[in-house]
Amino acid sequence: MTPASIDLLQSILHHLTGVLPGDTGPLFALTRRLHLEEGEVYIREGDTARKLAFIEKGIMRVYAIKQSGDEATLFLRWEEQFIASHDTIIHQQPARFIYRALERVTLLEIDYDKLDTILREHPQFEPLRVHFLQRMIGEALKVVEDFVLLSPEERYLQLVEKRSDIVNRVSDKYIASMLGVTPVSLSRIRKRIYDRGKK
Amino acid sequence: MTPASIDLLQSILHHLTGVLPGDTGPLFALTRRLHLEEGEVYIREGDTARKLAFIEKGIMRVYAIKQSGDEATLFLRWEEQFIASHDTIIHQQPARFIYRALERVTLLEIDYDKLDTILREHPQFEPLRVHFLQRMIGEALKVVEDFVLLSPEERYLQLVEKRSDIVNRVSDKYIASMLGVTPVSLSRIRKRIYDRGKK
DNA sequence: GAAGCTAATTAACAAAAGATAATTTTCGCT
DNA sequence: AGCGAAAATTATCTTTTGTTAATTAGCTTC
Repeated sequence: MTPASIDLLQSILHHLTGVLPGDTGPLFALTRRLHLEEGEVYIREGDTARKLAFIEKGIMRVYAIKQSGDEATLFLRWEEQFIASHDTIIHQQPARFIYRALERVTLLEIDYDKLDTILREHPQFEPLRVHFLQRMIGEALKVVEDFVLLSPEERYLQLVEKRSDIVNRVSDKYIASMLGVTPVSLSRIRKRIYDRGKK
Repeated sequence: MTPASIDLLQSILHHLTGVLPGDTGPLFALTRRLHLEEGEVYIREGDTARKLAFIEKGIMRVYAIKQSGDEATLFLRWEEQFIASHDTIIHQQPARFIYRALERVTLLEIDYDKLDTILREHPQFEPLRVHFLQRMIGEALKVVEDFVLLSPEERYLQLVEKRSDIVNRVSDKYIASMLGVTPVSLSRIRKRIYDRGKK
């Protein structure tokens, strides 16, 4: 039985190009399904493997360890997003960040270099890559936009509004970090919002 | 005579794929060179044209007009970077931002939909698109990384260190905005750095 | 249900940033 | 050179955030 995430990717591809699900064999032949336990590390600092994964289920946390020793969460990735070390894939350098599962996670993984080969042999699949690269640019630019245009409080409110499911599944300290503030400050922001609410 | 920017793009393409400069006709046939005067707008709010441009010379500013009426500069783009409204190209919606030349600017422009057609007919050029999409992801993620990991002062210092040429060519108020602080605050940051320097 | 661990909140103070306005500097232009 | 506008700095005051530490809340496990 075809898993839902492959269905999804096939349907995106079909929508983009007209390629029928039945003809996507070469593309999905090299993917493998991977399960991570809660807390399990997927990519560690220094890794050089150029792997790309589609998140079927669960939330991943991408973080750095600062000189001071404590962690800083750069961003979270969740269902239907791709996750990959941009250091290894884009910059051809060892990963500087750690990619760890916050929950039990299911990934659909592929080796990026193999994917590259497949796409050269089968250019009809290329729009799928372009689609996801563009989506990742859009997502990253949205974060930049929010950092420039919104206050920490506004960024938090927006996140709660748009992804309350994620906020509820993740520790505040990780949310705080990706919003660019300390956990203490996020706690005060939450209090301010609450106090204002009861006026 | 072939302009330097086409040379550059051809050489990147050759490096990526082995395609010879002489065989890039279909790709560059649809490009056109465009000159903007200082202060001239390239894309305005509400525009829907899906155009993509390579900056040969000059600096572009991408900014929004807030409800309050004043402007917020999201980022700057300069030589050898691509500029495009991600709203129109990625999100298929009218541009929310304004793209304006800060200096006299020379662009190498192409219609993104036409480019798309060309790339379907000539898949051998596709790696060039992938290269630039990846580069844009890398650039955007770097900004996100800096917002999370660095203080405004550290972001400013890093910018001065890496792109003092850009800092010197652009008003501080635009630099401040893209760093996520007010011009007044940037002025204080500069003063702190200076005072520390003379100990 | 108590112990133990982590996350979240609160407190207290210092540092930084926002807002507004006044002042100085810079820069383009005639 | 000198005028005028815009940019940058400075000043003042308010708000927010960072830092550190103490306290409370929430969970897991025995």
